Amino acid sequence: MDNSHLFQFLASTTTNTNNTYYPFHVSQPPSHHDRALAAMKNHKEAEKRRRERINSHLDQLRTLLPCNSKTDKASLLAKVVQRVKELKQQTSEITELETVPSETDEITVLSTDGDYAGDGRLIFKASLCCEDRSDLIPDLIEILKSLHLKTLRAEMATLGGRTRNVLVVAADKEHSIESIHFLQNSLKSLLDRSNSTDRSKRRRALDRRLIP
Amino acid sequence: MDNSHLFQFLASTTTNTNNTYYPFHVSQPPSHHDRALAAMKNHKEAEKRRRERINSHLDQLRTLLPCNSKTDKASLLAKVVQRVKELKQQTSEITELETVPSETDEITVLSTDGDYAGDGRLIFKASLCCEDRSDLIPDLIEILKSLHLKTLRAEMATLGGRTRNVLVVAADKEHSIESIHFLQNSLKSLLDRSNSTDRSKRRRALDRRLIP
DNA sequence: CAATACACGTGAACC
DNA sequence: TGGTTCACGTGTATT
Repeated sequence: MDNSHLFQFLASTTTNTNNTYYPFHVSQPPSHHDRALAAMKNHKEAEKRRRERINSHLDQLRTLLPCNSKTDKASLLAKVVQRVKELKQQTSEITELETVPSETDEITVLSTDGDYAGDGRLIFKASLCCEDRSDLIPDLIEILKSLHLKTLRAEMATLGGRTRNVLVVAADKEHSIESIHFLQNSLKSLLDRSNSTDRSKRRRALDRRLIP
Repeated sequence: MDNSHLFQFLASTTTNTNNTYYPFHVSQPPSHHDRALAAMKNHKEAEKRRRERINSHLDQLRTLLPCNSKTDKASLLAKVVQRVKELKQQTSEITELETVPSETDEITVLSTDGDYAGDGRLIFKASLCCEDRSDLIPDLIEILKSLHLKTLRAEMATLGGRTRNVLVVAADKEHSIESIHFLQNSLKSLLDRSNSTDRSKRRRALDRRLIP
């Protein structure tokens, strides 16, 4: 088969940057027109790629959030903003508990607004700051167990022989109010017990090391 | 100046739905042209509002994420996707800790992939399951302090005299690998210490109550 | 038909 | 100058 005609055609459509080595009737120097056209094509395609890049990320977000694939961009982004805010606050709440013990004895039982567990339980935060003793934690656990409180999270720190324990606990919604009061009273008696007993025996190497 | 010709022309191009109440030379009923023009204007403005809505959400995301106001849309959305994934995993990891103690002694130190703290620290999870004793927690704290590990989260549960402690700790990125090994060894020795000492003395009312 | 949402190509601005 | 990003107006489909 003879492809010479096709050859000629292809050669004539090429834009040549250096036509020294080619007969003029084969290579056409790039006209302003051609260059503008090529630039336009590039521009067009680049813009398309950019759009696709953005949309692919939006699609990823669609899979990450509780929403179907047919929610419009604006609503999707609104959900994203909301979700990021939520997650940020959630993690900061969890990691930013203040556990550095103070010099004064303290008891706080705070009911957090909102049902974070999502399953009919009320969650609140209890903080106890007092002199450290080795039986404090087990006593605390005993109190929580007797009040049927589930410990979702516990954080503790000791410094200079003093300790602070921050607990995030969940109570059945029906008994949440009474549980809070019971817990407050129990912690109070726990604190009294700590102060009435001899502490020097319970001081340990760790605590002494931590004294500045 | 006489505009009668122009008037005539305009009037002739209008399609009038109801010109009974208006002298034809004063009020111009909406022409196809006019209506199309108004539609175009509406369309144009609506599209502009849509763009502004989307961009305002993007700006909100810019303030929420660690990035300046001059990052382009695609990169911004990429960061958002990454951040949402991180936060999702982080919260699920934190809330889904398994703390029910088992009958066999266990030590696990898992390095989570990724820097969840976002500030050059590596976070990993340590779990210790063994017989309960009152000094266990203080000993644990001592170990963490000596290894310069910051406890982001601690969870514990006792059942039938046995206890499980799950810790989420952060280490400086430079020493994270060594810290993991040191922590494993320290926990191992802690477990040996527990088993070699007399436990009956440490058993307490709480534990006995919990035995089925 | 009007309202809405999207993709597209283009002009402008910025390295 | 070319590569990249943005805003804009428009064509088109879905409701």
